[in-house]
Amino acid sequence: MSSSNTISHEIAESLRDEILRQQYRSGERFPSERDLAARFDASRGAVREALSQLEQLGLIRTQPGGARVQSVDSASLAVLGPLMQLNDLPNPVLVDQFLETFGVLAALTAKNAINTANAEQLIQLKELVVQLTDESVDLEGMQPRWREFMKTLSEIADNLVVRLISNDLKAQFVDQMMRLGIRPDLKKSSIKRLLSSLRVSINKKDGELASEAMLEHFEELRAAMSEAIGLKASEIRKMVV
Amino acid sequence: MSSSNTISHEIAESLRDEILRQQYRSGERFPSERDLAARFDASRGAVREALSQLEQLGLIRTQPGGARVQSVDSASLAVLGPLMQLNDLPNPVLVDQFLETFGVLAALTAKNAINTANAEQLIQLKELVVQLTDESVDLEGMQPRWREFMKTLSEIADNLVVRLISNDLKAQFVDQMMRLGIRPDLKKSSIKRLLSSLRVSINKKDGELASEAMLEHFEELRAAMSEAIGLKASEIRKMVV
DNA sequence: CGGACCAAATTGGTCTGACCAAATATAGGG
DNA sequence: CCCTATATTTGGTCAGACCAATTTGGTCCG
Repeated sequence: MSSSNTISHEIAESLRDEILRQQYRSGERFPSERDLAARFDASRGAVREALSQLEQLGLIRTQPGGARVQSVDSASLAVLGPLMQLNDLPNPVLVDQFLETFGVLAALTAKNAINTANAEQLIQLKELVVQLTDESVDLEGMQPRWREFMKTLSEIADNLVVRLISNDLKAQFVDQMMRLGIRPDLKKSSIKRLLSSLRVSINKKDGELASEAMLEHFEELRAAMSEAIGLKASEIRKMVV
Repeated sequence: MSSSNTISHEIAESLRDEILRQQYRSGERFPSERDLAARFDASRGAVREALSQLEQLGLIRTQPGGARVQSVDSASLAVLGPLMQLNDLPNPVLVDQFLETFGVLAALTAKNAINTANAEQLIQLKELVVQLTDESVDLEGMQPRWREFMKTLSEIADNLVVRLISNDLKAQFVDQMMRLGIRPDLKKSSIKRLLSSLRVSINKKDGELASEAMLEHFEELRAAMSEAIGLKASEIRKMVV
């Protein structure tokens, strides 16, 4: 389950989750390195390495005299992944915000990619869209193709800022949803419409059209995802009862 | 000039910049901790703390046997600030991408803020826009008010994802531009138009309108900024000659 | 000559114990 | 009750040591 198998990473992970769970008030003093070393039965060096990671995440600020906890929403974007994996079910509000934000970035990427693509790249995109149209593959199996398509768009658009943002959100999100068995029920007609729009926009080299199609798609995805999470939540509630 | 005054931070900063300057090929072996300790005349512990920060930034990956450099565009968003401050003049392409990306996020924020704001918040926004309309203050002095306005929008929109993204870009950008004396020459009429649109959108509670105005504004800002950087570049070139 | 295999050197991961300087807490005096 | 001087806590750093995993280099065999 854990990321790296080193002690310092385990400590960092553990403390990170505690902070994200709001177990410390913002501004509160963080336990001393010596105390943490005792608690985790580790050396101070290992603890210090963990703390320097937390500091890089913007979760704590250290000073001679004591470290202090920072408010979560002044942290680095890199905490978003862990934040969504805190509980057995991701926070629906957060998921919705994620999709909304990711949607506008995806739309921007699509627009720029299609507007700046050369002839060869347009052919490549067209090919990828054709593969996405293949009806004999189920939603799960389609994921790698979608990722490939988005990756190609991103490479053509060549916007480092968007790419860096995406890195911090990366596969974590989709993977987690898959793992939890949360599958948004997108209507086939909806997907067809998106693919059709993409096809047209590529043919016409009309980035604006692709952007709008992408935005619309993410709107539908948000609704579907919200429903899917609600469904999963009620499932879990039943199991408990 | 440096951030923190601790040795480990200085080492991290130094190595970070070297990687961002592409002084190591991606995938290349990174110098050993013992070598780095000797080079910086520091203890291995200090070096290890620095390396764990670089790892958190996604710039290196460490393993028993040796650390390896990762490609910059697979790093964390937090490298963007340092990336723009590498040279005496920021990379214009990067600045443009930054503004483009930030623009769509700002537009999204404005849309959601105005659409979800309650009566009291609308009044507050209206008040802030009025303050921005004050003609007796120069562009420089207006900055804090703009920041206040954007911050309020962000709080009303209440999208943690966007906020986290903004954290990693934060004041760094504007501050650096100010420090370098790069001042985009936005026409007064352009700003007036933006403020007027914002006023109307607040009155009508029409988020979409605000979003479009914001997008348009950032388009103009991109053009102006590009020009300003070009101007500064030629200035510097003259000084050298 | 090339590939598989083994031993030695290198490297990261961790620990212990120690010292300094800055910040904090505490006790004392006004 | 407030302010100051002192003692304690805390982060920052260093040195030296050990282990386990990886690399490296050389050797042997086909």
